[in-house]
Amino acid sequence: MDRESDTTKRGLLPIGKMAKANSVSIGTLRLYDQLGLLSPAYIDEQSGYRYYDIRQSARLDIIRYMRELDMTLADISTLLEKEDLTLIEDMLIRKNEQIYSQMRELKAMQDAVNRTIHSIERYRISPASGTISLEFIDRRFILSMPCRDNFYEHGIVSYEQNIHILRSKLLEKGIPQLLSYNLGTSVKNEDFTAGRFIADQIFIFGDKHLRDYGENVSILESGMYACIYLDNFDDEIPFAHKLMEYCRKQNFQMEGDYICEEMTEFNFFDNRQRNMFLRLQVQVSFPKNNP
Amino acid sequence: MDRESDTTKRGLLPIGKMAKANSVSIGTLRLYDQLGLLSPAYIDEQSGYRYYDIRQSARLDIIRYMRELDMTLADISTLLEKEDLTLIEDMLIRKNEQIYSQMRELKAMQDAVNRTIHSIERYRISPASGTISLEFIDRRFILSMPCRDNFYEHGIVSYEQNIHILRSKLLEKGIPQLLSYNLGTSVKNEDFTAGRFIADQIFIFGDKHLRDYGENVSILESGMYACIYLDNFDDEIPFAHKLMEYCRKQNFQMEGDYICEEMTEFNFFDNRQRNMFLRLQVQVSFPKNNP
DNA sequence: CTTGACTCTCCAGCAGCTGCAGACTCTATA
DNA sequence: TATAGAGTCTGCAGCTGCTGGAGAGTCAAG
Repeated sequence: MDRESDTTKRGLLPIGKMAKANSVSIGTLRLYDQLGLLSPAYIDEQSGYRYYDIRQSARLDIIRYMRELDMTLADISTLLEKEDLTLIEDMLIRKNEQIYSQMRELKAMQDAVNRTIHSIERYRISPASGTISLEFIDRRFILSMPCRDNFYEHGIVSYEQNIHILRSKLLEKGIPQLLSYNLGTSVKNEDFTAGRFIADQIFIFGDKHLRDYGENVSILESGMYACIYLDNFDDEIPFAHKLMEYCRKQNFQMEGDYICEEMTEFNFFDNRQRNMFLRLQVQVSFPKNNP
Repeated sequence: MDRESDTTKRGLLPIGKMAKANSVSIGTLRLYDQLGLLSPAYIDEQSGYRYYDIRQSARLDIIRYMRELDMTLADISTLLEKEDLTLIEDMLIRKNEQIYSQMRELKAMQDAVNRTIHSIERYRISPASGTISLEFIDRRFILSMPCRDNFYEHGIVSYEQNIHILRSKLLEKGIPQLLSYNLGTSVKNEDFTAGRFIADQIFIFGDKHLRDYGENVSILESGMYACIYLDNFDDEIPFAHKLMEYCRKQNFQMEGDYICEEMTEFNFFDNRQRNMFLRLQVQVSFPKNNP
C-alpha cells in the first residue's frame, strides 16, 4: 500500500511544507484547523497527519490578510462562513475608517512624545531654584477649568483631586495624555495682589492645536512677565511672595492673574512626590515716571 | 488603637479610592504592586490592606503614559529602576521613530484595503466569461521576476511555488500584502505567436508608488489591447487561443508580450481553488490596408 | 453588634500564538 | 529490511495586561 505516494501524487503537502510554502508556523496551521478556519484537504486516519492542497494557500492568504488588518480569528471565521462578498466589502470599509482613527491616535501619541522630549530638554537647562527673571513670553493657549476647591487651603489631596477632575474632562474630549501637557493654575489678580492665595483656574498649556478642542480654550496674550523658578510644590507661597516683593521693589505694575506653571514634572524616580520644576509668573507693565 | 485614623490622618487612600482617583482598576493597582512597579505607601500587616499616598498618582501617571506608548510593564519597570533621565529620553526618541514606522505601515494597510475594495467593485462589473474586447489600457507599473519554471507545463503546484518566491521577494522589499495586489504573468511575444506557452515573468500590478520599490519595476506603456475575460485558471490556454484567433481574423498585429492578468482573486468561500477573474491580453496594432 | 461596602488571596480566562514533552510516523540511505 | 534522522501528532504550559469570580476577612456607620 503506497499511502505516501497517494498524497504526493495528488500534490498534497504535509503540514511542514505547507507552513514553509506560506511563511506561516506549523502551530498556526494547527490552530486554524482546530478553529475550522482552514481544514487540511486530507487527514490520514491512521497517523492523523494533515495534508494540504497547495491551492489552499489562497484561503490562507485571505486569513493572513485579515489578520494583518487586526481582525480576530472568530470574526474572520464568521465572515468566511457567510460567503457574502458584500459583507466583506462592508468590513473593509469599516476597516478603512478604523485605520483613519488609528492614524489620528498615532499622531497624537507622537505629539505627546515630542512634548515630553521637549520638557526633558527644558528641564536640563532649568535655572536654579530662586532665580528671578523678567521674560517676554509669547502667546499661549490654555484649556482651563475652575478649581473645585482651594488647594492652597486644603493641601495636596485637594490639588490631586482637581487634577483628577481636569483629567476626566480632558479624557472626554479625547486628550488622555495629561503627563505630556504642562499643568498650570492661576490666582485672580485682585486676590494675588492682596496676598490671598485662592486657586481660581486649573489648566493645561498647549499650542494652537488645542483650539480644536472647543470652548474651554483661551489665550494668554504675549507680554513681559516677572518670573521666579523653583523645584518644590511646597515652596510655592514663599516664592510667590518673593516674586511680589521683587515687582514692588522694581516698581512693576502686576497686570494679569498670577500663574503657577508646572514646566516639567518627572516622577520617574521618586515615588512619593511630584518632582517639579515650576515657574511662578505674573504679567507686568512699567509705569512711566511722573510725566 | 486608632489604626484607621492613622492612615486617614496621613492622607492615605485605600486601594479603591486610589483606583477611582486615577481612573484605574483595582486589579491593575494590585498587579503593579505585585510587579514592584508601584508599591503602596503603607501596607497594614494585620489585614494586608494596601494604602496609597495620593502623591503616588504622579508615578502612576508615568506608568500609564508609558503603557499608552505600548511599552511592556517589564520595560517600564527596568526603565524606572535605572533612574536615568537620559535613558528615558532615548526611549522616547526610539518610540518616536517607531511611531513613524507604524504610521507608514498603517498607510500601507489603508492602501491595501482600498485596492481590495476597488477589486471587489471591479469584480461586480466584470464581463461574462468569454467576452472579447478591444480596449485602451493606460500605462501600468509592474514589479516583476522571471518565472523559475514553466507552470503551464508543471501545473498549479509550480504556479504556487512561483507565487511563493515572488511573495518572499516582495516581503524583503516590505510589500507584504500580496492579496491586495493584482498578479500577472507573461509569455514572450515570439513564443505566444508561435503558440508556445512558456511562462516568462510573474509580477504584480501597481500604481506609480510602486516605483519606490527599486529596480525590478518596469512600465507597461499605454495602448490598445485585445482582451478576453474568463473566470477559471484552468481555461487559460483555450481562451488564449480564442484571443489569438480573434486577432488574426481582425487582422490585428500582436505587438507586445502576452499577459495574463489576475484582476481579482477572492477565495473567501471556496477553500480548494483560487476563484479568479482573469483578463488575457496582448497589445495590438492595426496595419494599414495596402497603401 | 450588625450591616453593607471594601479588601484580601488565589485562580481562571482572554487572543493568538510559541514552545515544550513524549509518542508516533515518514523517508532515505546502508 | 533495518535504522537513523527528520517530521508530525496530541496536549499542555506560557506569554501580556489585564478582568472577573469565589470565599474569606476587614472596615465604617448607625
